[in-house]
Amino acid sequence: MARYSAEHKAATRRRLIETSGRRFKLDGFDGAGIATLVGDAGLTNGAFYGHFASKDDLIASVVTDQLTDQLARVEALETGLPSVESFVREYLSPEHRDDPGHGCPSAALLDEVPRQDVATREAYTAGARALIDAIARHLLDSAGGDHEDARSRAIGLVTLLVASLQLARAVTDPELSDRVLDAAFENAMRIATAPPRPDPTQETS
Amino acid sequence: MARYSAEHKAATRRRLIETSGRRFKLDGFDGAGIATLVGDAGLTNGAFYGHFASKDDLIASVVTDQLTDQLARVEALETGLPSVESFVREYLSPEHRDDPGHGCPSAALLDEVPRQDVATREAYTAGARALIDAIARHLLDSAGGDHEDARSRAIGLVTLLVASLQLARAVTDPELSDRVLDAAFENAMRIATAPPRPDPTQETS
DNA sequence: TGTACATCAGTGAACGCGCGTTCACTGATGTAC
DNA sequence: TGTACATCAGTGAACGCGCGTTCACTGATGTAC
Repeated sequence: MARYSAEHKAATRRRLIETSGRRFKLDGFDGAGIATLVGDAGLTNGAFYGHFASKDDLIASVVTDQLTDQLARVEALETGLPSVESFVREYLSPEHRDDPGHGCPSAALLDEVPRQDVATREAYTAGARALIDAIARHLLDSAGGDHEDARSRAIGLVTLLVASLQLARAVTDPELSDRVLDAAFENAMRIATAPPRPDPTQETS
Repeated sequence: MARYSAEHKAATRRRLIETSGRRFKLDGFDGAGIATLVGDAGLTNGAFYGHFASKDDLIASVVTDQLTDQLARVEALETGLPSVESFVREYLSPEHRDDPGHGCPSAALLDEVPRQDVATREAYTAGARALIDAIARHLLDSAGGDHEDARSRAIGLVTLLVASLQLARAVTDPELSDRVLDAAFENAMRIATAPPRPDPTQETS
């Protein structure tokens, strides 16, 4: 009954989602057109609508995929502060700053998310929540403290990293850009290691 | 020789820059078209090119104007930690979150800046640098420490605030959104008040 | 003070272009016999 | 094993539309006399 193998179409869809992720992070949701998006995947215009109902549908799928990726990267981290520290260092590296296409989707697209379809915003919400929880778990394991405090720090870490990369990418002065990355690292460590705000310190071994 | 008063044309240009600022913050640089932009200022299409060479030229002018505004707001603050604290509280208020058009340009547009003309990126760079220096001066006055440390904290505060607002606007769950604002406040205070990283505390009276 | 004129900010129709989307089609492949 | 056929992923031209930009013009106003 079926012409191609069962996986063929699904593989093309995968490819479209991945190449579109890269393209959106480089050019923005508005800046990337269908012709370019399918071209990146080695297809022509018409093929698009065999895979997605609309550009907005693709955007929602891309956001889900990108945040799933991000979550997997965080969940792969080993337990302990040094592991969090090296993740932060890698995130704030010049290599990450200079390669948005392969980098963090939030750094490249966050301020465009509020202007997207509700499906996209919900996909982003679910992804961000999972990411925050995963980071909170890491902080709880490595620094102790109570659960809500860890969650607060996790949110702080995520936002600090995201906007630092955005700022480092926006400025034209390379020296200032490097300074922003350095400052972000210092402040990330302040957030990760500062004593809990309301209660006295409380370590887990 | 001149038909209208000397200020007439300049006033129209001003108006265009201000209404466009609002529009760009709502719809993004790509999302707002010339027809809408001039319409917001009560004009029609053709009037635009009497004031700006191109849309990119307008964008650069808007970015300069928006960051100048932001700087003025920070420089108007009184000296002392309570003043910084109340600025942060206002920045992270639900009112600011829910009114991007009248709010912080970085929260609304930062990740689109790297994709703009060099003139726009340079305007943004100059504005961001001035803003960071102004905040650093406030921190130095209120918490002491050395100059580079204050600058580092200032960068951290700016980035933390910007991405927190972006995240609070992106998520569809109002509870999570509020949680993000609360966490940002806690972490902003951690950054503003944590002891200096390398040296022991060193207060100015 | 009243009239004619020159100025020029703003008008609005039109330009080519690329957008998102549609659709009649092509042609490589798995299946039936 | 070899041939005819049905399937359907992908093609590519075309659609209406809104984009940024241009341009011939209009008409309210300040100035000259």
